[in-house]
Amino acid sequence: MPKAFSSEVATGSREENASKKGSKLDLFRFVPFRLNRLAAEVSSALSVEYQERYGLDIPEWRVLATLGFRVEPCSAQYIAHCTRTHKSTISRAVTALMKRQMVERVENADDRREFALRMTRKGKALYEELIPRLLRREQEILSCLSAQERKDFANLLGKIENSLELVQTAKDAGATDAY
Amino acid sequence: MPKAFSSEVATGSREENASKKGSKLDLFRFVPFRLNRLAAEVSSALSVEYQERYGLDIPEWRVLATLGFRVEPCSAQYIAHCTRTHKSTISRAVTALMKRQMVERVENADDRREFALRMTRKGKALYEELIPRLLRREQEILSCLSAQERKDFANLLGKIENSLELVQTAKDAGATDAY
DNA sequence: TTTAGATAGTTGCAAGTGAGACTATCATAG
DNA sequence: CTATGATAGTCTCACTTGCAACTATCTAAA
Repeated sequence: MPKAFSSEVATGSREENASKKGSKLDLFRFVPFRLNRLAAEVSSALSVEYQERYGLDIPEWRVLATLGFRVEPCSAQYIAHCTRTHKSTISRAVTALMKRQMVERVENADDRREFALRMTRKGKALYEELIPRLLRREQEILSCLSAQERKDFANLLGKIENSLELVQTAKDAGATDAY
Repeated sequence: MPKAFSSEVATGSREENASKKGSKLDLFRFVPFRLNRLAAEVSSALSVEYQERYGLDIPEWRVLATLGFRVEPCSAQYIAHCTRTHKSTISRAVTALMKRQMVERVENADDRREFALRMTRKGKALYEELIPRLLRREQEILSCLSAQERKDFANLLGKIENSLELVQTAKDAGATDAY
């Protein structure tokens, strides 16, 4: 290995935290960066399941997850809103899932602009097969935490989500296009 | 508003959690989804600062953040590794930053494949101006948590990061291309 | 009824990004 | 010295996705 500057990583050069003028920022202690990195890593860990195994991408998986959890069928817009995914992304995901006959849609007589989406038998089968795998993965990822710590983590996430108004309420539902 | 199925969101239809066959998955309790959503939201909140105000995108900001925190100059590869960003992305960010004269690079006599990157005076000025804004934003986002809760949250994040080996050690540094 | 504005969903376009090929350079073994 | 393999950085390609325009439909008000 060449005697270069790339040898010491992350741990190196951390002493001089407060510089002469202005404050420095340690990327590794910066929560936004950490969240991004962690989310990317967790996603990639899960994608092994739904992507490689079942050929689903994230938006498609979100559509199935929403349809699978709800009892009533729902619209694409609904899925877009409550998963906070852009409606065009959801639209493409639904199209793909319909092509694969995982999802079907029926016209809504009351409002012919929107469609009721629901999983087909085939889609339900895939869903039933996929869910336990994903839950297992989630548990694996969280296995480094104790039961209490997992609870705490979920609570803390919830507080931040609430403060950022990430959690949809019934009132917000069909509110606006630009959520 | 049309009397459609899109009225009740997130709170609705949550009763039937355990279905007849197989378990359901509540997307809103599923940590991977929550992390993704939260990270996206936090990123977008911060992008107001570095993007709209200073015309930086995330990779460019990561380059500056890494260069600004370290005392020694470092290589593009180093930044790619410890920020877990693809080397081609970092390469493009460095190119853009050099065009704007925020960053300069000097050849490394010991290894002429790599370059030492460091911020210019102009880059440092931008960095000094940006950091306090970002730290303020981070505090705003975390302001819904008490001091103790912030600590706990950081600790829990750390545990998960460690278990996923997200935190680079000196040993991993120049290890492989496919991190 | 007519008109203006809002909404559901689709699509074209452009920007960003990862994968992987490619060049140049370095290290090591023979 | 030479050959092989690894590494730093760049570049092309393909894919994804957000944005915004567009169509069709609905609501509400004049």
